[in-house]
Amino acid sequence: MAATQTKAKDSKTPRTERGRRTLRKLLDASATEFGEKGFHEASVSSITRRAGVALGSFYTYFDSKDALFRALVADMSENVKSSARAALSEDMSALEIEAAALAAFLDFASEHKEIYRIIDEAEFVDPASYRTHYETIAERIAGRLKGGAERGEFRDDLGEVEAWAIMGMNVFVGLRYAVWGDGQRSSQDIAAAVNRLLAQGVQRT
Amino acid sequence: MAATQTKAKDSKTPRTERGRRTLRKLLDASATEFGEKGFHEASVSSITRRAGVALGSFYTYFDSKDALFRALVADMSENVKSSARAALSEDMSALEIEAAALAAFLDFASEHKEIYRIIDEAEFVDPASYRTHYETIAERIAGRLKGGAERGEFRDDLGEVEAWAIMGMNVFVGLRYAVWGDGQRSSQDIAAAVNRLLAQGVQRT
DNA sequence: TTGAAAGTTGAACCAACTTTCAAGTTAGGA
DNA sequence: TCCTAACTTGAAAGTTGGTTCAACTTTCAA
Repeated sequence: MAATQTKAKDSKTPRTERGRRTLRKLLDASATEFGEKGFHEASVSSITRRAGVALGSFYTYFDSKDALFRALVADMSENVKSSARAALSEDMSALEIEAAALAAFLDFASEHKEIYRIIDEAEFVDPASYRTHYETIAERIAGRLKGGAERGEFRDDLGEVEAWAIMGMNVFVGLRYAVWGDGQRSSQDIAAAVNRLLAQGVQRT
Repeated sequence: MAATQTKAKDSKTPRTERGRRTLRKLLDASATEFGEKGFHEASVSSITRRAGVALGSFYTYFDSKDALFRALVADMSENVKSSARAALSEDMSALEIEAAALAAFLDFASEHKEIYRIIDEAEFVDPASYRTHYETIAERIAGRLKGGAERGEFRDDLGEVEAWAIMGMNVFVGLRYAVWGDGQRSSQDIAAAVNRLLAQGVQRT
């Protein structure tokens, strides 16, 4: 859970090792706190308590509760994307790539159930990041669809609509099975079912 | 936008025509307010101002800001479902039913863009309703899939996973095109693209 | 070793809201 | 017409929690 460099190289960036440790503690504590309570129920004092740091120290690192939240959204958003990317490899078929991306996302979401609440709440706290988050992912999916088409594996009329549809499938399946849990079914299992849907559709063949 | 009867037939239920009018004004004003600002930024005093009612009157009808929000979620949730139901008819094929359900949802979402922010915020304000909302819809979709299978139109191994996937497609496509807008593409247009995905999948045939 | 910059601390300030309440007005059945 | 329950009103009480600040401690380069 690395701190993302915010644009400003400002006075808030820690200059010593101790400072970097404190910043990290605050970020980690806030991810948990926001995940558990949501932005508004979360309180700065509870975050600093969790981090084992004095209330006032918070403002050494962040201008406001909002600023912290924004940093966290950027951080999580980046983590989701890179974890998906890491799961893909060149020698997979277009369809296998989709299955692997979903399975990776499901695993990530199981490990970081806070992700949903944090991203979802960004809709209210930081709408621009929320929008950017999903638009970026949709573009990435659209790119993969295009790639699949070029390799002759996918239909070549797949575009933005299909990308958003696929993203929606993944997000909701993640919510249901990775976050809310199920107990039994594995990520592979779920990803395979969704992949079959993607490959063949619903019709009896 | 009818007020849903909350379980309690309590002292809050208006007894006169004037009372019913005021309650309605509050519900409508709050839908707009919550849609614009989200739960926490919305204020009771702003809602009553919008409704043209004194601040204190609010508490004649609702025990709290939370209670109002819960009533609203129940109301919207019901409206989404019934608007989808209304668009379906017996003589459609299973695939046509899915297309019609999505088109109806897209139209509804275009008319009531607040729906997303209100339902999404329920995740934080009233988690139980949030969950119930989506579980109910997923069950309905699962039922349609089962029906389609029985009529020999759909594969007969479609279940909960596929229902959640389809719901996710619909929700995300709705967010992108009905709420955020696009300009050009009609609901039919979008619904048709998604329906093709559902029917055939992504593979080149 | 030393002193200036970096970091820490928590009490207190303050603004923003929700909720209460006591006094007044309106509706509508008898 | 009259009377009471229903409804309305807005000032003020009460709460919550973000943010500030001045005093203090630690770090580290010279």
